[in-house]
Amino acid sequence: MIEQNIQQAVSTALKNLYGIDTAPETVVLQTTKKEFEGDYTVVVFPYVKQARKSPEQLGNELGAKVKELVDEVSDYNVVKGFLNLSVADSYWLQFVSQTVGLPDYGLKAADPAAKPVVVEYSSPNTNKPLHLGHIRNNLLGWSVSELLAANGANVKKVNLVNDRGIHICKSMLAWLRYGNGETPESSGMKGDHLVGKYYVEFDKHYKEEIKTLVDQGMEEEEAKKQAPLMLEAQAMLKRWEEGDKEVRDLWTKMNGWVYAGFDETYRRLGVAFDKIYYESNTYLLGKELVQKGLDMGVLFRKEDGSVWCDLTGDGLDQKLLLRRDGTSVYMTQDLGTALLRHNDFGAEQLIYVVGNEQDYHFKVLKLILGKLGFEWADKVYHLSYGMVELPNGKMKSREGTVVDADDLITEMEVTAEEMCRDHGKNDDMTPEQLKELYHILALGALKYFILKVDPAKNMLFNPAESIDFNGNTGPFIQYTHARIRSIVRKAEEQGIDETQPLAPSAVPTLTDKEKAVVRCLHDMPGAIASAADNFSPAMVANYAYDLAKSFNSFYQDTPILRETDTAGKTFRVQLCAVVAQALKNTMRILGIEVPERM
RNA sequence: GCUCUGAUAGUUCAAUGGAUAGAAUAACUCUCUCCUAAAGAGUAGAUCCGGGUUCGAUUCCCGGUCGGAGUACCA
Repeated sequence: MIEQNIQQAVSTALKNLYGIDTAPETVVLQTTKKEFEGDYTVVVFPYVKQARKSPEQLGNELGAKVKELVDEVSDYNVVKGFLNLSVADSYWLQFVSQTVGLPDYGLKAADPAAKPVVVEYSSPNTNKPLHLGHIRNNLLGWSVSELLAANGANVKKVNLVNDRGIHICKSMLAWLRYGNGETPESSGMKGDHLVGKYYVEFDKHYKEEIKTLVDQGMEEEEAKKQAPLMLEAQAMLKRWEEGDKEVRDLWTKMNGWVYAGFDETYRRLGVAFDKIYYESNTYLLGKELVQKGLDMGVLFRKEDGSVWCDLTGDGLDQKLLLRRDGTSVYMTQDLGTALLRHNDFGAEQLIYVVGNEQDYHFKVLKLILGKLGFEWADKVYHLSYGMVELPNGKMKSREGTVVDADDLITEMEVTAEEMCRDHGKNDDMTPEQLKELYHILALGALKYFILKVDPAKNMLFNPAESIDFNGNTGPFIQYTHARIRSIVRKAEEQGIDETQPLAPSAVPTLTDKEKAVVRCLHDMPGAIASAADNFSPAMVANYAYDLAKSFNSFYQDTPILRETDTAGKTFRVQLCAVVAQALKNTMRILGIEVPERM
């Protein structure tokens, strides 16, 4: 790679000219800003003192040496302490010629023999349908998995379904009480929505009971515990744990409805899993680890019998691992499932895509795994993402401000259809093709909107303004791709074979716009690698946008098929083909499809 | 209270310690007889406040101000 060659040359030059020792990778190299002449820029300030030269002088001496050492560097100039290096056109031309026709440009092949990287995401509760927050989780999980795979990792996607517990019993109980045997079939309601309706129903009646008790003079805290519905739900949970057939049958039936509903939503979102874990199978795990921890002396038992981990030495609190009745808590289970997953896959790394409200939980989880002696504890990575906020704050199911996932997708599809109708460019497509196109565009807009934001940050979603299709959006990139493909198709009809390499000498000098596009293309592998290092699909989205923007600017004022010089024309078609492929590959990492036309 | 986290144009988002802080959107202009105008070009607009480290700070450190999250023998 040319970047490394330049860094190496700078390092060598520093050594030869001034006796300064620097590792090549520490040389600060950036792409040259467009207002200056050059392609790559070396920042020379760090060496000024040791070299005892002025920044200008140092830059000029380094520039001359680098030009001598690196064939591709054709020229240089120095502005203040910045050494700008120009790369010969022949290098860029050759790069395009060699890249055209490579379907996997920018992506590394995944190694199926490598130890897997296990990514857990989605992890829904089976008592209510998915909402916008889950959408962010699912899109991030899928996309990060694709991103790591694009960097050569052997990725396994897993989902741990939270299918048991008091919250599940609440829906079950409410359905028994108020449901009159309603089913997805009888009501025409999607299964997860139906169950969610009874979860809300429970809450409504529960609140009424609390109010009654408080009116009778009971303290509110006490009323919450004593409300008959709550007591009954707890009794149901106990029967569930005892394996009571009636409760288990109902549980199986209602969870089945929910799974059917989730499958539908996952399908529309385009996400999937290699393995699905169910908490009903894993909730007892972790207890033997607690015993091991006790034996090792890293955990301790209090007088009441509860078991704790003392993390005060790590600047944290004491953490409960077993209740005094011997039952496990969330952390206990997570210790168990981490070990299970590590063993199931022989995993190299465990990644958890979970919201940032769990930051503390995962900090503790890692610490305890380490204390238990698992050397892979530091391979546990919490991909913590921010909340999706509404203009007036958080989503609250009780206040009816939840943005439902299915509704949102449908809404996006309707908007996509309206946009297409307005443009009227697809009147010759069949209804099936149109439906497919609307879906692709709708999901493109939604996914890009979510994924272009740095995962760590909270983001805002305004339901009153529909997600945009213009500007820095998914459809903008999809449109750019469709336009390029149209050109390439026409070029092929004209008999141009863009896959034939060109002799660099046959092509005229690159225009500024051409070079801007080529440079951006050339950056793709680095951009993907750095996005993967940061677990950030947002960096991929930003890269794709830059590329599309740069291409559009080129497209606007450069003739391609109208170009009269044959070699120049072929080169431009090659450039188009490579950009289309690059856009397709980056969008695929985001889980976004790009249409051939729109 | 304690812990963590954030604050950049009117708004939504960018910026491995580097050059004049980038986009999009909203506002105001211009470009379809031309490879898809879902586009391109232009005008105007921002680093919360105060210190410090540095040749250089939106970025790192300290202190404020204002948000958000966590602080359950819930998950």
